[in-house]
Amino acid sequence: MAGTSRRERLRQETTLEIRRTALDLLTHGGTDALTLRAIAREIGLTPSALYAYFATRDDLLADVIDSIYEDLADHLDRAAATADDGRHPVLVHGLAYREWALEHRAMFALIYGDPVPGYVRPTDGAGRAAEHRMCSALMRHVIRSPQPSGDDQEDLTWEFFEPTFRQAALDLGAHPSDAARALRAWGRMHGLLTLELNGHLGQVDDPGRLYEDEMRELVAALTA
Amino acid sequence: MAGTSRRERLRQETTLEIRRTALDLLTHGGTDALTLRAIAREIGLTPSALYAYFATRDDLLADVIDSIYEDLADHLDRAAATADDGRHPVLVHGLAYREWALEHRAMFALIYGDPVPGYVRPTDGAGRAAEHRMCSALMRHVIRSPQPSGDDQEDLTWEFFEPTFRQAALDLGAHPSDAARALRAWGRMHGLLTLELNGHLGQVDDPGRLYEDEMRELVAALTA
DNA sequence: TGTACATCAGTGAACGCGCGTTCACTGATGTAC
DNA sequence: TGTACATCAGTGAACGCGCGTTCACTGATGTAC
Repeated sequence: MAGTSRRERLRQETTLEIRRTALDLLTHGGTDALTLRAIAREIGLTPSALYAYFATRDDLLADVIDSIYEDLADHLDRAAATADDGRHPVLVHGLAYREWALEHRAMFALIYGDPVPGYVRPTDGAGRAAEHRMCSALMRHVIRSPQPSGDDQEDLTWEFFEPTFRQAALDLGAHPSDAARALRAWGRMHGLLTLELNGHLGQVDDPGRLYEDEMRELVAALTA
Repeated sequence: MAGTSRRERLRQETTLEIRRTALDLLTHGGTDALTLRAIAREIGLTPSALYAYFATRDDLLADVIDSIYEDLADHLDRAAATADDGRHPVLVHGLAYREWALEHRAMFALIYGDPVPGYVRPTDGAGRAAEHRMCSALMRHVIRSPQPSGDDQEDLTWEFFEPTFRQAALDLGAHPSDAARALRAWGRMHGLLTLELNGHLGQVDDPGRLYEDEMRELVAALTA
């Protein structure tokens, strides 16, 4: 069985070790510490050795970024599956989002912070799939809520949305305003969180309290 | 009059030119283009010449960052002063915030994006003052709105807030929940905006529409 | 089972690059008498 | 008004640094007969 030759197994293990080391450097030293040479140094390899596994620095970066998206999406899925208390799924999602970000600051910054110069986000791949998963989950939670009457988005049509996203929303049985509400809910989570992460909420003793209040108001609006 | 000797005048002019050039490089090449050597190159000076004006790269950066904060705060003030139609000041503030960010992407990223490695935000100075101005403005707009009843932040006390911010809020005659609401409103603006700026709202045709709907819902909640 | 060849992970030296910062210096501008 | 000295913006060469990437190579592992 050529599929699991000793060489291939070693190759997979080393590839994994590279990724693991990259994530480790990122976590402990920030984006700037994430360099080919540092990874090689950490593993005990020559910098040039890495070129047997990745054609270029950006290819390695793409792999790392994909794995980060997947980790976050997995975390959110797990949170949703675990929460069997009465908390609204959007609240659960929001709290899990912040929780993961605080525990993986550098990773969060890498995927949602300033774009890495020179790196172009691929339009497909594991990272995109994971992001799609998160968006869909949030949309599902938002559809479940009854639609508020007197909606100011009543003229929103499906034209407004990018085809792939549109299809995913349709598959979930969503209304255009559901799709918009999902994205806006995401924005609401994202805002306070990034302000906190980047040190702009020093006016407050406990940004978590602020965030939780915001999530509760969001849920209240969704279920009104 | 030693205060305006030829030397001093030239010195001020050159200092200004350095700042202007730095902002220009930032605008057209992103944070990575903002280097001592690039600035010197652009002005037509030797890199070492800049050390007559700034003791270190980070000192120069601090100057640039301060001027960016001031520019944003000025823009928001101007928007508030200009808007004499019936739009709610929070809506005006929110739209002006996004407008400025879109027109000054790199500058916005420098002050609100990932912290620059090695640069420590000073606890006072022009930048802090400008940021304080923006926060206070938003709080003023939020106080004016009648307080929603059934508030879920009723147990918020002033203890929750950092002393300087607390004093500013008190001077404005605010309630603790006003202060919290101001910060949360800021978060609501910030979230969708940074998602858009960093390319995470590709699902949607016109992120501006999404943003405006969000602002209108925010205003609706404030005036409910 | 043994031998000849192909594969390929990893080495080590070198490349060119741009960065922030230092240092001894020059020469024009400002100041004191 | 002229002369002697002080100030200080700016030069130019050099420093050490770490980066991504290349290239010819070695030597162990895998493959075919």
